[in-house]
Amino acid sequence: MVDAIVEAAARILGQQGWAGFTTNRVAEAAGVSIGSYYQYFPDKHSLTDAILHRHLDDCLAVVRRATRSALPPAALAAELVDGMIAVHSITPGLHRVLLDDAPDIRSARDPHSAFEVEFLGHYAAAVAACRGRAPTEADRIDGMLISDAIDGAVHNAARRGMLAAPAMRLGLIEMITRHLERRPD
Amino acid sequence: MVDAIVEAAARILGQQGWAGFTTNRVAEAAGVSIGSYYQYFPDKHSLTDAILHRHLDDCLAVVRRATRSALPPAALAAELVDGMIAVHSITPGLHRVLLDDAPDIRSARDPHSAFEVEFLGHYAAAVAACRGRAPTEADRIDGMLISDAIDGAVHNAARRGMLAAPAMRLGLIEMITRHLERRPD
Amino acid sequence: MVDAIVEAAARILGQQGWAGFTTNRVAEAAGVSIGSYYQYFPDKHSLTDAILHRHLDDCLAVVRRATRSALPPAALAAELVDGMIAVHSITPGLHRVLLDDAPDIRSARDPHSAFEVEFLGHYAAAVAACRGRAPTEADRIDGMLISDAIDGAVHNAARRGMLAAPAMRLGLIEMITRHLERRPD
Amino acid sequence: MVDAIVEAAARILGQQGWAGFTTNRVAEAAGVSIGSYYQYFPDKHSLTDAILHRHLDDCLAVVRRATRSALPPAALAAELVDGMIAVHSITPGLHRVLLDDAPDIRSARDPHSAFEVEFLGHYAAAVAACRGRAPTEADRIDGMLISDAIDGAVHNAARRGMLAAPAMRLGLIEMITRHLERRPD
DNA sequence: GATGAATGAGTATTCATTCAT
DNA sequence: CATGAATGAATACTCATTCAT
Repeated sequence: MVDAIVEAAARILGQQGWAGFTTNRVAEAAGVSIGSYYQYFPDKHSLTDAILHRHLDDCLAVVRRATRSALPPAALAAELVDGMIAVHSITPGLHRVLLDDAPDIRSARDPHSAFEVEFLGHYAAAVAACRGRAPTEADRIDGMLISDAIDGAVHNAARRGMLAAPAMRLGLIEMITRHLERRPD
Repeated sequence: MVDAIVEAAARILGQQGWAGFTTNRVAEAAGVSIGSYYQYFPDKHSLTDAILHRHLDDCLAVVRRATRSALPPAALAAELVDGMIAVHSITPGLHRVLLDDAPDIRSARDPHSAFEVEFLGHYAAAVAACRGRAPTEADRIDGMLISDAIDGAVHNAARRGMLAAPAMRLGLIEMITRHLERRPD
Repeated sequence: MVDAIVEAAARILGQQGWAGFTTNRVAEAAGVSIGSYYQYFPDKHSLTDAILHRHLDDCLAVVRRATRSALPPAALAAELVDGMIAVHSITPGLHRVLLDDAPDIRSARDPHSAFEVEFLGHYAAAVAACRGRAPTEADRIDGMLISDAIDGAVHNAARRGMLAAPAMRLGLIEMITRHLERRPD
Repeated sequence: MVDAIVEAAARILGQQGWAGFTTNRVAEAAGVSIGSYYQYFPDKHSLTDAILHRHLDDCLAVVRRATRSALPPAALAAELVDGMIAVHSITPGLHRVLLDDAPDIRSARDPHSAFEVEFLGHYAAAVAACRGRAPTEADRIDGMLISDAIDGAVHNAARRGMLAAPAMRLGLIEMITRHLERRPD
């Protein structure tokens, strides 16, 4: 039942945005009474939290997978881009709504949150491994930039309904690949 | 007076997010009665619209300026990145709040809106000029990707309070430059 | 089981007041499922009723005992005062909560209820016996006043945490004694 | 408007008890929209507070008046009893509901609240003056007992619809008078 | 009988919007 | 034109009660 509620909430949030996102509406969409909703979620905030964390977990899984072995630049770029496109292809409208502000969400998106630290740590590790060395400050910055570039490209593509466009995918992979190939100190 | 209201609204939205953003509070912060507010704005939506359009106009000005003369890759990249950083340095919290909130804002961020068309048109033109040719489909895609990468990097930097970090700026410029230097087709 | 529930209910009501007094919470505190609760009590009202009647029965027992033999004024006063202090010393917070909450309780506290009639009847009888005559209208009124004075003193003492204070007890006994000693017609 | 709301609230609370006492119902009874209610009262608690304090102020006025000059026992008793009967004759049902518990009210009825201190202080002073001396501990206790006895008698009389009964009034005055006449140390 | 998940009417409170002054 | 008191639909959340297992 928790799953049915989160599912319905994600659907509503993706399709109607914050405006249509009320606990009663979510419960109804999940085919559940509002009373039952509150048996499983103590308040509204915990629901947005659940949705957000589900998404962040998906994103983490992508970078974890990409870090498992030291990949050459083009392979790493493709792995990351394809992974993120896949993650955002489920209810594409949702993530854009989710990531930037919501009354509630700030804490989970805090720059020092556990997610942020692990997420960027994996990126730095992947970049360093790709460059055949231990992570440096430059790798950390580049990891962040690569993550942000993918983030921007994927969210805007979702907004334009272009998530599946091959030209976008190839161009983005190329951009990341070339940036990985540089040798900063 | 319209300006005072938009100013106050932007301040509140940037500092307190959607939660503190009520018409009464905005009117009060602008030193205007709520009655007067409704003399100038038919409803609340038109206020968020005004804030958004002010921001989009600032962004447009940046790309317009960058298109004025055909710049070499590094110069173009620096111009765009610095321009966007500057635009987002005024009330940095605001823009992240602004861009992704459906459905209030959907129309203005519609892929076929006049803004989107002109904005991406300028990007395509700048990329093509930089490559010394008339805009091709590849230039259009690359313009979009460059725009999106800058968007992602700048918004996430704003979230992290790192908008002024030189390493971020230089890395981003490098990434864009290298992508501009490629010769697709 | 009925007793366990009433016990738990009295405890919760005395400690947390009406705010924490919910059927689910009572059932849980009694170590009983809410389903079982409704096997024994048709609704919530019948539970408060049960608590109230338990208290009223305790009060009745006090006046019944005091009426058994014709006591001299000081002895009767002491018997009544000590009895009521004893009754209210069990969960002192409860009774103050209990007596004045309309309309849940109105019926049981109705001036013509069986309790009220018997209770005041005993008081009138005790006063008359103490004055060595059959009950007159004046004895009835004085019984009522004595009952009310004890009631006010005991409840306010409970509120102040002074139920056990000897000065209060002695003063109250003195007040009642002197009133019993008067000879009205 | 504040007055209209408090008036309506007192009426509802007196007639229907806590059960019918909802902000929406109060607003409606006051002929005011719920929005207007919240323009004048920040929450529900502040309304019960307002009602209670209105009552406590009335009670304080009675004892203040009785303390102005040193009265002989019978006169002081009559002044206090008649004053309290008068105060409780406005919406008689209300005060009984008000004084003992309500989720909110505990703080104002705290034994150390400013009201309690001033109220009992006046009683002690009046008793001492009546006995022609400076207040002693015995006067303090007797003041408290007299206050409590009046309280009990008046509230129970209100419950029985007997507030106007002369016999009750005379008997109570007699009881108080006799207690004032005693000479404790 | 006993259980406790499910129900939904009801409650306090907010906030965009109107309109008499 | 400007004001701000008044409005009331809408929202998050509670809790007495039911009923399938």
